[in-house]
Amino acid sequence: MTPEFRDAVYQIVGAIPAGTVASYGQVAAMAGWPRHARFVGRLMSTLPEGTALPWHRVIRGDGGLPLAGTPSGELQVRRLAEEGVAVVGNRVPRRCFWVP
DNA sequence: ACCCTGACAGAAG
DNA sequence: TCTTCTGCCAGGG
Repeated sequence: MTPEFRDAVYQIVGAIPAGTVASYGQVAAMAGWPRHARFVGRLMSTLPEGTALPWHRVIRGDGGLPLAGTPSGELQVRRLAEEGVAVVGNRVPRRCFWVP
């Protein structure tokens, strides 16, 4: 876990366009740390509450929402919906994934 | 050093 | 599709 990695992740997450989502693995790979999806997850989990980062656009590779059932999960679904990302059956369709 | 944990991922049945 | 099973790899106890 290096500061470089952290910064890279923050930058990438901040670059995810509204209306699309990216997976943890995708972000990790783009940050130059393949196979470190879990680290991205850890970073997301340690973000301050009022953060400006669009963390809600980072989800699981299979489209599943990791925070389902929790208050944060509700917020995530609400925000995604506002951006036009359909969440059906607690899941986001593949076509909504960010394609750099 | 050993074991368990985790906002994960991909393959297999 | 959905469920289960493995692999992943740095942190912390």
